Amino acid sequence: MSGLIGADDRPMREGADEAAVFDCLEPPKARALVMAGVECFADLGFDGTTTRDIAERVDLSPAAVYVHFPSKADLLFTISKLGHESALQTLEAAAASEPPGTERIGAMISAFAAWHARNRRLAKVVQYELDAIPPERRPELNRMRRRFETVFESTIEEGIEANLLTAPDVAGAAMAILSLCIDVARWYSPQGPRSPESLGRFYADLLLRMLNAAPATA
Amino acid sequence: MSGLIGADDRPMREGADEAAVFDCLEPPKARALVMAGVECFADLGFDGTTTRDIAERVDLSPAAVYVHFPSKADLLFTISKLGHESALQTLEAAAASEPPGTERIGAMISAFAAWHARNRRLAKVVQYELDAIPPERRPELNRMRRRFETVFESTIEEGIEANLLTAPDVAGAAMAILSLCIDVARWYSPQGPRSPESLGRFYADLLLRMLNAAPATA
DNA sequence: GTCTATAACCAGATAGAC
DNA sequence: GTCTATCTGGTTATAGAC
Repeated sequence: MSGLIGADDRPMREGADEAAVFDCLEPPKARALVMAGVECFADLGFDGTTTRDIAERVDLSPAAVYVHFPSKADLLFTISKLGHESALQTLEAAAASEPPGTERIGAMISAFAAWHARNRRLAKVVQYELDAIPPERRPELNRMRRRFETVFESTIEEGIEANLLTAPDVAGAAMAILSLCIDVARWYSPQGPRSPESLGRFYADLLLRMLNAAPATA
Repeated sequence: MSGLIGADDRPMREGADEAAVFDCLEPPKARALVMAGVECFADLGFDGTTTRDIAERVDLSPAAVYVHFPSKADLLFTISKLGHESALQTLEAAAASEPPGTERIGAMISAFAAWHARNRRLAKVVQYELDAIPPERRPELNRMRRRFETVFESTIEEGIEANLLTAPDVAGAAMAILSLCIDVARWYSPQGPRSPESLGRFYADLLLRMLNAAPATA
């Protein structure tokens, strides 16, 4: 059961956006297994999920998992890597879409927070299942995670040099921004009052106050 | 192995502060099992922890766990309840220690963030293992969690009425403050540059900017 | 209250037919 | 590539001696 019941009792495909992240995956059954893995790992945790849980969701036998992935942990890595790439692309696209200063940092906060809301389950796997990644594959993810930080840091630095932002500690402020956006994956529910976009705008407004800038006018 | 190696190679008891939370527990072996449970659940997750892991840490057989707790999930509930109570007491004590307005909300942020850093492992269990709590015992915890929110909300409201704070959305601002403090449990390391108290002060400063107040002078 | 031993079950992963 | 069947080892929890 992956759907949610909408107000009109029609099941809504909540994972529709997450699906796009995995478009590049072939063959289709591997993609289906990955998408089932996202839902299971997010809802039950990596250790709470069995290969049978994943296989059942796509009407395959447990053995079929091992045709496409060498192990459960390797399936998790595939999910986590594509998830990290998607988040990073979203963040860097937002950075590139606006001129340096208030607009750029606002767009980044907004996009990064909204990504965690829109891709709630994927984000939960990305942010909370790092410990289950096979150790030899962790450096690849850690490099991408370090880029989350440096992109925020350098944009804040830029804004300070242009006299548009202030922060007592650039690395600390970047870390706090990142932290607030990441925690969205823990609590966000599509049943709540805010859409992912609305949450993104709200967080950008709040955090721009923190960075001593005038609230965004958008 | 619960110790960390200090700069001078002496093992430091990192869990010393967490121990105080469980002082009320009797008999001593039950307390020892709870403390071992905190470390295991935080480091391996509830599903990743076996009753053997817990028992081995205190040199007991797996069966000894069931003399003191009816199940592994019930041991988790005991931990989570005492953890919630400790966090709530810390928050309410901070609220009571300062006059309404900037000082009070600053003290609350500082204390709540520092609690999550100081009691890192306990906080991880409290904030990330709610799904493994037996369903019939969840309402008790949810009542306490709701109080986290209302205490922050009413304090912000107070500050706004006194013209000391501003916020576009009180519930949203309270939620963001809570969220940032909770996420400390995910990333904080005692090896990092900031002590729990220093982190608390830093977060209070950042968030008071967000609430449109002058930075705390403390 | 603690132990050893074990029941009853479930996990990840593989073998080999189709 | 997918299945059924199964291996091997680990899981929670209990039984009964001390």
